[in-house]
Amino acid sequence: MTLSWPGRGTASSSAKTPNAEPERFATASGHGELHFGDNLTALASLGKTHRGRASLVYLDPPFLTGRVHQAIGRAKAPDESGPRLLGAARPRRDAFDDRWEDRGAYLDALGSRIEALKPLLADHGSMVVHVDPKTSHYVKVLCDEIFGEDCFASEIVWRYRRWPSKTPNFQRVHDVLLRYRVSAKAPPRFTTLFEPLAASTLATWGTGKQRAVVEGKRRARSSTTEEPSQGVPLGDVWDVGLIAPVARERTGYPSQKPEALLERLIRALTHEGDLVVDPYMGSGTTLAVAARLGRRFLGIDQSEVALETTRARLAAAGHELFAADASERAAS
Amino acid sequence: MTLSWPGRGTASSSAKTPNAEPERFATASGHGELHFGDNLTALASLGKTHRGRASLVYLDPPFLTGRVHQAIGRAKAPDESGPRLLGAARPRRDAFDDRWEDRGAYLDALGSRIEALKPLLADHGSMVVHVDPKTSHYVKVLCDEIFGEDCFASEIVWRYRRWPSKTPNFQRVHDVLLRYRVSAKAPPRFTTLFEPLAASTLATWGTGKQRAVVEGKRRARSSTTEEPSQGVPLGDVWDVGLIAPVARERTGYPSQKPEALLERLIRALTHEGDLVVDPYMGSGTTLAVAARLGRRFLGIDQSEVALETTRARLAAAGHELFAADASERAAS
DNA sequence: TTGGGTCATGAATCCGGCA
DNA sequence: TTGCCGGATTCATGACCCA
Repeated sequence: MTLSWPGRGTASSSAKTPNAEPERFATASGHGELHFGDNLTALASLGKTHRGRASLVYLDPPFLTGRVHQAIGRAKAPDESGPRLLGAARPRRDAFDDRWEDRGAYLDALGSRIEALKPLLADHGSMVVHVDPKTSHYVKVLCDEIFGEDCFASEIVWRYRRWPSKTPNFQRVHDVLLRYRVSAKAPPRFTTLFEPLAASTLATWGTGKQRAVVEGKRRARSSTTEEPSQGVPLGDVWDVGLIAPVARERTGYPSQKPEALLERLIRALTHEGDLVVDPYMGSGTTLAVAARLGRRFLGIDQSEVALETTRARLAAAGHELFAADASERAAS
Repeated sequence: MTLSWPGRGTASSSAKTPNAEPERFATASGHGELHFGDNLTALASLGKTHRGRASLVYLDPPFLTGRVHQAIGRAKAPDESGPRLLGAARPRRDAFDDRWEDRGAYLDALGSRIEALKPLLADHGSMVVHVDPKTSHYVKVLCDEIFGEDCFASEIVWRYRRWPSKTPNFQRVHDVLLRYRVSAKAPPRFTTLFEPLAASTLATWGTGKQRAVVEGKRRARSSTTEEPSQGVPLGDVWDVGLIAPVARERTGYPSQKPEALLERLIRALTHEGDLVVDPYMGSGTTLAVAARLGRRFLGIDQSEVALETTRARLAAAGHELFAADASERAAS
């Protein structure tokens, strides 16, 4: 089953930004890389050098909003020098451009990136695309074509709370993450995570593990055991807060995702030492979490603001640039 | 943008079941009707008699599971006579057949029903399709074609809790409800419902409404007002429990949905006296809730088990059959 | 002139981490 | 602890433009 749109597949990809040598950072797990440039160009060459090496590809592409999104400078400089800037006084810079001719052009661009990402994944690996509920459906149909529907693993719903607005509709308070496996046959890499038990369960059963008691052929009743329950296996609806406006984690980069969200994905879908790839790096949340959890990382972005933000973030976490040529680029 | 599949639009609809006179029930809001037969056939004639009359169409079609679903008899007869039946001893009857040649055939069938439903809706009305996260994406693309993307209103996520299973994946714990408006211009019928404030908000702000204080050109701070907050406007992720295995509400009909879920939809999207239509009636949950809330209703199903279940449910709620011909049918 | 569409701006008012 | 601060919001409003 395919999606059709006028001009499908005819879009020419134009790499508008230079593609330099990657910058390499020393981390607990070895090293991670930052690539500057159009991700499609970068992926074309990574397809040769990194085939089958990644356990997780996470991508957070633009959501087809039709706008240019801006990064907002921090209220105070990192070294606490200078005045505290508030409101409109905080400097703004264009971070990424999310304007498209139409949805067809958007899907063409995204689809070709996803196709280029697939070869990077190991047999046990998975890809997670982060989208909103307006685009998710089209992206799912596109990915079903690329990976095969058998490889669709989960629609994860990220539920958050935010300020209310007056609208004659149910407020939108969720994003969607689509997960695909590369292979429907290879045993997947998956570590079950647990959530606290529901309040009603705690009241009825306490914290002991429940066990069904079988009499004859049917389940007679349940009972609790002494063994403490680890909680409920994590479901596909995640309650994770947005990054608070004053949170230390906030970089000012638009569309920044909470570290807690990425931590769940990386813990569940990769082991220590595995490679995590993010072709829409942005503020570098995926990389920062991967580094903290001892995973290797590879990030790509064509926005200079994104590179600067990520470099600063990794440096602040103690990961040092170690390639000479990259150090020079960063210093320039 | 369109979905293409081999043989799209060539499927011939064959009404396999007779289409009798509707059965009419007296309710608080006037009356409601039950139609027995293929819903496509029924909708073809309703399109002439009921054009523009419905405020809400809710449909809970089969989810493309590839199986025949069975109704399970209750453990005890309604009059409490006879033995209490347990486990495999409870009688089973086929309720509906969810086997399809392929997804194309499924979408063809569903799409033609949705097209036939649209004319029943008033300008302020909306349609809600209940699907699962495997089919939702295809159904959304289909509905975008039928209603236009501008009319897409919400992807509602119904989140429930259930017995955990051991699978190397995030447990599926949600269904998806897609809401469309008939007209992007007509003022929609919508009553905002409220949820309790988040625990953190209550702790910080109490139950008073917050208000931003603007000094000069920028927002200086927030403060609480005397006016009590009604809570947060209901979002698009709903935590509603599954029907417990022992709940009074449970009829034994497969795929039965909780009344609490329908109550939210009906309260938000209709007024008293409005007409609610459900072309995949099943156990009659939509009708039961509509009747309880003083809305008129119209249900269609081709399964005799569904009709029996719904009749019994409406009768138990005190709504009486009043059409002579229908009474005869029901008695036979 | 008037009527319609498009675009920038302001208002409404939870949420959560930090000082 | 108490108070702060602004956000991948969303709608109403008003300015502006063109036929």
